[in-house]
Amino acid sequence: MLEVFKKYITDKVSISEDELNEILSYAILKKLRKRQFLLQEGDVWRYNAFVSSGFLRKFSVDDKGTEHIMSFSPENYWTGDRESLVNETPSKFNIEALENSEILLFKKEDFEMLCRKIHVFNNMVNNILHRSFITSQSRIHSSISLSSEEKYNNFVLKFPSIANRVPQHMIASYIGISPETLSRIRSQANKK
Amino acid sequence: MLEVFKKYITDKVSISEDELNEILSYAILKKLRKRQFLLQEGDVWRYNAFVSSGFLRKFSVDDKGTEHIMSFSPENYWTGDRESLVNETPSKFNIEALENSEILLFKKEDFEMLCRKIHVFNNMVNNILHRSFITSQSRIHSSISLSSEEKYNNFVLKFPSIANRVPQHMIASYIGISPETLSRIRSQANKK
DNA sequence: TAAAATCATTGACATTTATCAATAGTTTTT
DNA sequence: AAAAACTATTGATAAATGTCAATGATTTTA
Repeated sequence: MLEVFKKYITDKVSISEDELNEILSYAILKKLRKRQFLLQEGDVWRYNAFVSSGFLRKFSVDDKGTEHIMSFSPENYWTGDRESLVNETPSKFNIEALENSEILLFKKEDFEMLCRKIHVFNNMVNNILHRSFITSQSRIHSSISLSSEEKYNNFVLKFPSIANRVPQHMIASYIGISPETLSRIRSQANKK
Repeated sequence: MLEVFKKYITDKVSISEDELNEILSYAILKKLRKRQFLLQEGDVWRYNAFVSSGFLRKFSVDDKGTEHIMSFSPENYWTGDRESLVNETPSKFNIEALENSEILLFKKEDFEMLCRKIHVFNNMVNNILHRSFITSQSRIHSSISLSSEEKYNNFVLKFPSIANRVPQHMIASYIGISPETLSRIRSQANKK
């Protein structure tokens, strides 16, 4: 739905109707059913992707077949693989719809052109990047300084709506512990 | 040294002499001797800081007194606490000179003004932010998917010059393991 | 509606890691 | 030059976490 994206932008910056429509004119609408992949490991990622509805996850799979979840992307969030996008190298990650989803894709070149051309759009994009960076720093700090139990509590505190939306083992994967350990942490905490 | 910063910028973007001098005119030179602090936990961080010489680390201290190193910043890198800067909240972190260092400080307002005014400077800054984000994503991926040994090998591989410049226990702190464990990992690896 | 898949839990056990303490080598400070 | 501080290592032990397997509940699929 283009309306969702329109609202997303106008909530963040003041922009003319013309500019807004120009941006929208480059959006490629993609519908994904649950379990479908937006990106597969080994492919080069060439877009900026806005989730207008649904829910996605980005994850890698290691030698042992264990999945490691890098991010969850609900509606009104972006997803993609910036490393692959910038370097044009094969991605290490998969992006999969956990629910039926609607995505707006912007080709790299189109997106960059829009950033150059529409100043407020560029500002918005950089602001988002800025906030994403701060968020990722916080995740790093958690990962090196907290116990597993603290990581879990922190996750639920910071992302309650995501915690309610995904199976427990995916939270475990996101914070970097085994599903069994998370299960035990929770049952321990309940006893208190 | 302003020359270092000049070279840093001109290596990255083409910029007029006038614009370059305007940027430089806002730089506040700060010299730090080894062990001196650029930022102390609890203070609000209000700058963008460019390291023109020397070497800094950013770290937190937890309840038990254990330090957790968020970043190392050698010459030609930036440091600071973006979360504190953006939200104007007390920082959780300390920034300390590990060697005698020279820092260029730009007040938040000046830096933002320069970004608005000098287009190529803004582009450069956003590029750096972009790369920093990609780097931090990579660190997150390591933290959730690699074993301690792999984290260490990965660190040395990616940051050989830093690995040679800091005591081993600081690498342990950066990757989120105890110094004893890192020592044992290394001695195990030597046996092979 | 029956079968299959997914999910969370639990037990048993192995492995990894942290903690505490002691030591010795090195570097820094006085 | 001596003292102090820092650093890396090692041993002993405890704690945390992972792995494998089984179970039952729930959800999804056919």
